[in-house]
Amino acid sequence: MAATPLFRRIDVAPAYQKVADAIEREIINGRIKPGEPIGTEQQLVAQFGVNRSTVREGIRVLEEGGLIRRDSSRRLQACLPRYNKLATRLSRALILHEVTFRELFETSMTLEVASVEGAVERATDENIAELAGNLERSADVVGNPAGLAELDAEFHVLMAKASQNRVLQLAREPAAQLFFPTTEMIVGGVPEGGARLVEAHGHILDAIRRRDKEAGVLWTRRHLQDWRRGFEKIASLDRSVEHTYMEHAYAARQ
Amino acid sequence: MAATPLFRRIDVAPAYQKVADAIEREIINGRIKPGEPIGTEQQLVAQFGVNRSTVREGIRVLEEGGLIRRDSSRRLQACLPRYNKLATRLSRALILHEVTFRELFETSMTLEVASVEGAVERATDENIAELAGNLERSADVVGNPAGLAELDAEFHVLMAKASQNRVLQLAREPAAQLFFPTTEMIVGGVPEGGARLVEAHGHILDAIRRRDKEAGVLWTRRHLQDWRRGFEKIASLDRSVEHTYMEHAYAARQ
DNA sequence: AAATCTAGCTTTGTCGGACAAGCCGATAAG
DNA sequence: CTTATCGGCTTGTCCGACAAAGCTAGATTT
Repeated sequence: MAATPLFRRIDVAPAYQKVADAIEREIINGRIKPGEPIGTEQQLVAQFGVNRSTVREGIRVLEEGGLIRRDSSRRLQACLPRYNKLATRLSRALILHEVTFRELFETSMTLEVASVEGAVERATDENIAELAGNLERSADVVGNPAGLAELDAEFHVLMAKASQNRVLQLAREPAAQLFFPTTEMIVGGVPEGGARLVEAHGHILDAIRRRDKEAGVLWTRRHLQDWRRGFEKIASLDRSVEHTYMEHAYAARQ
Repeated sequence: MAATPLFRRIDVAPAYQKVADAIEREIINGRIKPGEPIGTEQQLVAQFGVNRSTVREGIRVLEEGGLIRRDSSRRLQACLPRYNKLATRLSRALILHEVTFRELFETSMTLEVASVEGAVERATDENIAELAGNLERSADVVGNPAGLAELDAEFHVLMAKASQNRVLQLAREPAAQLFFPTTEMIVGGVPEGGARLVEAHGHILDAIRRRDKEAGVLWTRRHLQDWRRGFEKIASLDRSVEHTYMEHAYAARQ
């Protein structure tokens, strides 16, 4: 249709962006493997032929993207982006978009059920041991909402891990980071809330052990419905996740 | 337990990081609203009392995180992070973690089914019109794998949008960005593949129109199972998503 | 000879200053 | 009233410099 273009599209990107892109490309396509050094700033200056300030701006971009990090001696190296850090950025985005708890709940229900299904199918002995360890510790702090909330979040992370599906692990993380901090308020506000939570976890773990998918899904749903009922005693599901949430997201960031 | 600490923990973070954190905090907790200007670099230099190079490094961090952007005249302003951009980073991470197509497929199945359920429940007339428009265009290019693949990806984005659940929209995006680029290969490799795809979309849209959740889920599952069968003719599901994929992720980035 | 220490080199984080290019608003010209 | 020009401001980039912290290798001690 269109005539053969005489000129190639002119590439107008700031130099720091080009530096970042160049390094990124090498990492993504595998020419630089995670853990391998990138070189010193001085070397990059020499290779790219730009000023050190420019290189440093490019480096900051990649660092924030999780593609490179500085080791103990502050030298640059490629690395595998941690889900957790990226998920924090997403959680932040969700806050700014003022998503509602209903959206959060609905999506978490979907993803947690998927997690438990995967866990029932594929959990290893080690996964089960981790979950059992978590459950045991939970039983110890059943009267302590803050401690229990933390262990609840961990239980669900371990469940996602047991599903052996890393895409699922990643997908659930942003919602979970916003969802689970509420657990503390809810467990504290409902009598027998802590006991019900631990009981549900127990049934879920049991279902995973017996490879009983139906039971696993059933108890996971009940567990989340409990959360929902508890939440609705405090606030409307249609309330949006607010800025005050930020602190939780921040505490979890490091 | 611990004695009251005499000193507060000393905060040893590089200055550029502190600059980024300070601005980030103002945005996240809402004191600076999306669209509002941050100020010029010179002003930030004055406010923070650090060098412009330092400020600029901090700005790069936030820019990459999607929290601030530069308007037409390159002045800084806060903004709402675009899902799309963040999702690209996650897709990148998934590639580096060498996730398998099986993981991708399983998670996408979960999320697309959830999308269609939401869409059946809550799609507006406008959503339906958009989907119908997409379907019409799809019918026109049924013999063109590349064009059809693009419209397929769009169809699923529209479906997620129709679910009115932004958390779900966000959660499905990273997997989708890696999942749907394969459609082109698959549609091209299977006779009648294009026709089956358009047929499935038609049934899904019809189900959304009739608010028939069961049919919507059924046809979504079939649609994805078609993808799976097509993929397995070409390669094993246990193959990991490779670096060559990068190009697609890149093309979609801007 | 092995372990330790110390001095020097390297690298990063930060600073100050500089300049070209692009955008903006104001002013001058038609 | 529109157009053209002119400064001023801002950004992107560059240069050079320096303190602090890490690393290296030679010098010193046991």
